[in-house]
Amino acid sequence: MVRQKIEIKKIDSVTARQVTFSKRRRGLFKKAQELSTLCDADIALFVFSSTGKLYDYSSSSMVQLIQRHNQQTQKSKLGQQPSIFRPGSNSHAMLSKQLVEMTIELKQLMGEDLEVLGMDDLMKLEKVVEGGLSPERKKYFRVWMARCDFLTMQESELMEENARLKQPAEKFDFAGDCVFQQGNLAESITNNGFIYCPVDSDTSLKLGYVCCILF
Amino acid sequence: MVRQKIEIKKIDSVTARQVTFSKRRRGLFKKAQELSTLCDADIALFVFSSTGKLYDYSSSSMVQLIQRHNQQTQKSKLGQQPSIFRPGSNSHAMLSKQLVEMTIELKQLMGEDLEVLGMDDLMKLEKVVEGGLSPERKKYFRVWMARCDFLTMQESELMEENARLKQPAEKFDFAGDCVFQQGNLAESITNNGFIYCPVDSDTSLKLGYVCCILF
DNA sequence: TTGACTATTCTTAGTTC
DNA sequence: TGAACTAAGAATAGTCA
Repeated sequence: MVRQKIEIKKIDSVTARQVTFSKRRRGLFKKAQELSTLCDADIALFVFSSTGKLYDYSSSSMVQLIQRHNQQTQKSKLGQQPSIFRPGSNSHAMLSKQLVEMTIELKQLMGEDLEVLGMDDLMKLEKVVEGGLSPERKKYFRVWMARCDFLTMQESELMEENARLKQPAEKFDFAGDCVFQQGNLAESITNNGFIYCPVDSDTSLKLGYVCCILF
Repeated sequence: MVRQKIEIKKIDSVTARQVTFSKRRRGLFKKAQELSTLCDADIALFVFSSTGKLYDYSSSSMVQLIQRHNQQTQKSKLGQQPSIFRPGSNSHAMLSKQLVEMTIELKQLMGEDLEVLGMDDLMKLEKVVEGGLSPERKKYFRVWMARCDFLTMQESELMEENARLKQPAEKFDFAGDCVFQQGNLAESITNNGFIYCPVDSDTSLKLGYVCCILF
């Protein structure tokens, strides 16, 4: 049959659609590669077929390209004021909720930068702020940090006061005891002060030390 | 001049490269759109020119497509055990560091899901866990939640104890006082109990209420 | 930079195996 | 599915405006 000009609309026949997808997808990826090579451009391309399968191409690191894309497009979001941090609530649920909210905001603010830099302490975080961030981002970051300070300072002040009030501290042997029952928390504690959380039938995860509850 | 077959390598002439970039870029975006329409595929494409300018296309929400891509490619990271949470340190810096670390881990775990779901409390977070997550993700999430519980419970217990020890609470008029000096924290407080943080010469941001320090 | 204008090359719809 | 074929479109290198 003679080839016809086709209309650009969803192909009805499932098989014809799959064949066309396969052919045109290859064509698209080839064109992307050629453009990248010819013009020294960085390109990221991902395609999900109607069945959900992923095909992707990137001229350099996909992760980096996505970050770069996020940074160039999220500027518009930064004009917003961060939501109000609400101290003074001491319920488990409220504190968890605040942590989740701040997590989301930090994520929105920094994109994926933290992950990439292998950030392992606050000093490095502050370097990021002084370094590559735009003025708006710095301003927003400063606000976020202030609120973060507020949360952590509140906690540390409480702990200091507590420690003061309860001195002198007593030492207990918690080995084998069940320390917490709430939530998903650790049910067992070893005699050298470690807390373990059972994950499944044959593994436990070390959660931390008991020193915090010995004040 | 007669058209020649071209070799796929970087075009030397800057002007020729720019012209080709412009032409082929359009061709590529058109092909991407056509493939998306014809075959009902979701496509995200972004191109950075050699001068750094971004051109992008996505058949549906770019954010969602990037998330979907992240989810399909980050599975391999989830086998790792989360790093140990270290309670018992009460310095400002240590607490900030822990919050940052947990933020990073939550981000790695959930991808961008939280943002998309408009998550606004812990109940919804738990629904996510019960819902679409794979078994590995659920396991990892459970560990993360346990550690999160540990941090928040530690805080809430301290606060409860504190409140008990200091009862009955006194009420003060903090208006105009400087409450905290450390970090980036709020320097001014209004007479209706709000704390403000100066951001620059002409704006302040409301950080929260003073109720937390009235215990 | 941005449009046109070809002559060519490239892509692919329709088909067969 | 996938590969091969082929003629009809589509894209585009080179050029000029």
